[in-house]
Amino acid sequence: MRGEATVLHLDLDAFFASVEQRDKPSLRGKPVVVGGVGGRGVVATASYEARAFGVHSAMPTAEARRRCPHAAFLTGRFHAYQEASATVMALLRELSPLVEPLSLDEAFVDLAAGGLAETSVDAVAALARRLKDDVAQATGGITGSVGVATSKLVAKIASDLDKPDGLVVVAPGSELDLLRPMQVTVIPGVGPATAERLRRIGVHTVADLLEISEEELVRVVGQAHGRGLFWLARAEDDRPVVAERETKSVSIEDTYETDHVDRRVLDGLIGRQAAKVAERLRAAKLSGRTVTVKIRLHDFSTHTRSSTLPAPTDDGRVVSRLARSLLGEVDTSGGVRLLGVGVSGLADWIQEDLFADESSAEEEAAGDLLPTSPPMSAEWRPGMDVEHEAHGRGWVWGSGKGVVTVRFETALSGPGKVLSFAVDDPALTSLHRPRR
DNA sequence: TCTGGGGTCCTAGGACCC
DNA sequence: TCTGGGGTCCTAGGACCC
Repeated sequence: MRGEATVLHLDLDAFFASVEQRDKPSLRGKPVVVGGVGGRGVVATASYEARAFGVHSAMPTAEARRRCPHAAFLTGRFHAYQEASATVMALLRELSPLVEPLSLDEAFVDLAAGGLAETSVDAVAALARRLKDDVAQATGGITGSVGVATSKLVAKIASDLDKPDGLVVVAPGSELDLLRPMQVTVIPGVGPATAERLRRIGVHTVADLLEISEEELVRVVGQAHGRGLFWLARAEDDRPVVAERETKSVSIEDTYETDHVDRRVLDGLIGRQAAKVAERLRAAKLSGRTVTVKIRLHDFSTHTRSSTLPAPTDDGRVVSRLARSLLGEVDTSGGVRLLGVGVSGLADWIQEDLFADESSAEEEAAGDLLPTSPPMSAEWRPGMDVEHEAHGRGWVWGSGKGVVTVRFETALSGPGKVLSFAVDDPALTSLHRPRR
C-alpha cells in the first residue's frame, strides 16, 4: 500500500453487450445477451437492460431465455471487442507506461509510474474523469467504471462501487473504513468455496476477518491463500502493477452440442484441437513440453491427463499423437461432452528437429470421421456482420429452416429494416472469416 | 436440453536425488 | 536393515478470475 491514491483500475461496463449495442442501433436500450447460443451455452455478458430480468454472466443461456425471452441473444464478435479494447488500452498507456490488462475489458494503471505531478484526491479524480470522457469519445460511446486507490485491491473494489459509468477515488487512510462492513467475497480470490469455509468459522464480513489470526486462516484456507487474506483484509497490498506477463500455457477446449462416444470421432476431434494449439504456439513463437488433455464426461465429471516430453515442441503431429494416447487412458464409453488440449511448460525457443519428418498418412487422414457441424451454427450465427449486394451492411438476427434474417444497420445508420433471405443467397456474404 | 472458454495459481502425493 | 530431511519435478484436481 502506498501513501497516495495512484493505482487506477478501469472496468468497461457490460463490455461485449455495449459493443453490440453501439454497432446495432436497434438494440440500444434493449436487453442484449452475448454468449453461447446453443443448448449448452452460457452467458458471457448481459446488458444492464437484461440484468434487470435477472440475467447474469455464467448463467446457462437456456435459463437466460426463460428469464428474458425478448432479449437479443448474440454470439460474440471478438474482433470487434479486441479492436475496442486496443483503443482503450492505448489511452491508458498515455497515462503511464505501467498498464496491466487483466482481460479485454479491465486493466490496472500505475499513475505514479506515469509521473503524475499532483496526487491529491481532487487531482486524481479530475484525471479519471478526463479518462472516462476520452474512452467514450474514442470508442463510440462505451462507458467504463474507474476506481483509484493506494493499492490494486482497493482500486478494484472501488471501480465496482458505482457501476455503470462510475468513478470512486478512495482517500488514503480511509481504506479500512470502506472494507470493514463489506462481505468477504468482495476480496478477489474469495469465491464460493473459500466463502463457505470462512462462514463456518463465523466470518462473513471483512470486519469479521480482521478478528482471525494468520495461523487460523492458514489452517482454514491453506498456506498461500491464508497469508494473502490476512494481509488483504488489512488493506496491506503491495502487489505491483506489472505490464508484461509471460504466457504460461496455451489451450483449446470445446463443449459439444451432444455427447460423443465413438472413439474414432473423439480421436479426430482431439487431433484437430492439437493441431490448432500447435498452430497458436508457432504463431506466438513458443513451444512447450507438457501436453494436457481435458475430458468432461456425460455426468460433468472432469478429468485431466498430462505427459511431459523431454524437449519442447510446437509440432502438431507430436502434440496430436500424445494427446490421443492420453485420451486413451480415460474411460469415455459413457459419452464425452467436452474435450480440450493444452500445452504448458513453455519455452520461447524450439528444439532443432534432428529426426525431421516422419509424418504419417494416417495422421493427416485422422479428420475423416469428424461430425458435420449443424447447418445453422457454422454459417449464420446470430449477431455476426454480413453484407448484401443491394441492401448493404447488416447483422444476422437469426437463421433456421433454410432462411436467414438480417437487420440492415450499422453504428452510424440508426435502426434499420429487417429482411429475410435463403441461407444460400449468393448476394449475402459474411464479413467474418469462417471459424475453422 | 443445467452448468463456456481461456487462463492463473495452489495443493498434495510420489519419484528421485543429495 | 526401523528408516531424516530438504529440494525439485511431475501429475491430478480444484478454486478462481473475466
